[in-house]
Amino acid sequence: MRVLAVEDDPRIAADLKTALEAAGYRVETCADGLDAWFLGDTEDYDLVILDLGLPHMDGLSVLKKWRANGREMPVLVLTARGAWTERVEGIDAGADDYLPKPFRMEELVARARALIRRSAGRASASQSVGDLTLDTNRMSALIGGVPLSTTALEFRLLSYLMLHRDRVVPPTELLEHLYGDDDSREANALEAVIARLRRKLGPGVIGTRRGFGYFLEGDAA
Amino acid sequence: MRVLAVEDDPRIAADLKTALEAAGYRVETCADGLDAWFLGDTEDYDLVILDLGLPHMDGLSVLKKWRANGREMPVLVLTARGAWTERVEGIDAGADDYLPKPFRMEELVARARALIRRSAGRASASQSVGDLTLDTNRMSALIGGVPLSTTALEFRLLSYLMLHRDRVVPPTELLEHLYGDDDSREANALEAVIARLRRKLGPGVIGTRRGFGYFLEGDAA
DNA sequence: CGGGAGCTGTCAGCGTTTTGTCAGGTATGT
DNA sequence: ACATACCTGACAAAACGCTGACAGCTCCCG
Repeated sequence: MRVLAVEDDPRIAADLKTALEAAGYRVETCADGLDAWFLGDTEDYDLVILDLGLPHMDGLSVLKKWRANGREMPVLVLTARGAWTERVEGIDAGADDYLPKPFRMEELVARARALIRRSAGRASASQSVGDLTLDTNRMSALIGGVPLSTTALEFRLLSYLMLHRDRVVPPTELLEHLYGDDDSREANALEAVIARLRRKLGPGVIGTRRGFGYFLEGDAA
Repeated sequence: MRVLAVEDDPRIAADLKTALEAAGYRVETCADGLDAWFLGDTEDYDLVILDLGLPHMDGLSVLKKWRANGREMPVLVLTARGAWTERVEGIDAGADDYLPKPFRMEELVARARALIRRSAGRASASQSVGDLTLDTNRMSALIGGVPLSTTALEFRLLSYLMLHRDRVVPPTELLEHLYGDDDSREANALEAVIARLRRKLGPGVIGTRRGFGYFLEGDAA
């Protein structure tokens, strides 16, 4: 999945890129209105995240031009807080959703996912590896077809492993994903979560590669 | 696209006509409640803009009569400033949007366009999940076939959950939807609404996924 | 104009669930 | 066999969400 993030504040842009990549998307960023317009017009994205205040051409104009050209990818607009007119103009210009700044990254990712899925037309949001199935929309997990109750933290851990099912994920990376970088946690916290999960899941789901990290078993053992 | 503007102040009516025609719509105006009712009942409009204070029959009554007759065109109601009850009654009577007077013409046009666009892609009026049925036109809720009286806020919450019934909706998103971004609310306000709703609905309707958000139960448990 | 009713946000406190930490234990690789 | 990496169960703190009471507000009705 390819995402274009148009945002001229370099810090926010970097955060966007990080968060969306963590969510498994391929992300390109762009800080200029004209560039954005060109990119959106010529490349195929599954989603565009569009800030309104941009150099050379403002976001709304960019969006309108895209739509006028028949470009129909979903666009999530970032609006200034409380600026309701912006939202109205946004709808009018063809935006699919908005998010007022400032926003929490998790929420942005959630919306992004929703938009992508909607546009994909009914593509189910669930993925499986071996006996394990995750539905990131319902935030529910199935193990061998049986519903499994997981806590938020556990579920996020599983999702992350699912997302990167093709490789072994190092503990440091998991820690960072689960807790942001505010780490004041002992490294052991992660092990505790894994242990609790394994008790629920049974054996043969979460594998360990000693010295490297964790992975989901059963994909292509 | 055909628009009916019902407004008894000739100056505002003229402005409406001008603005909407500039936006590319075919506009008919009408200054009388009874005439409006007749027109809306017999002609096919893509949008009606409806002032509430009208001679011979007030706007709300007109709207209710239309809806009772199964007329489902989108209606944008013009309300007096700050008259919150009017807005509630408006929604209740089947309005799709409202605009407090005085308003800027650009905003009216933007909303009008949004409504027309939305109506182009809208499905049926009533939807169900489990025991809960919502009729968005009449703003009525049924629980197990029994009518349920909900407040405007409660109903909006339910509608939003219904709209996104395929996923778990995070509290932040609900807050934003319910209150716009004027937030000076405590996060707890949402919980209060949920609690009140649950008391009315009984158990097994609104579910919580701790750490993620709320959802309507019974869809495909 | 005043009382009353309905709606809704705030607050404080509660119970539950979640989760980090600790103190050992067990496996693994060299 | 030894050190290191990882696992586990128990515990306590913290987070989270729920609830009931209350007060402010608006609107309605006399």
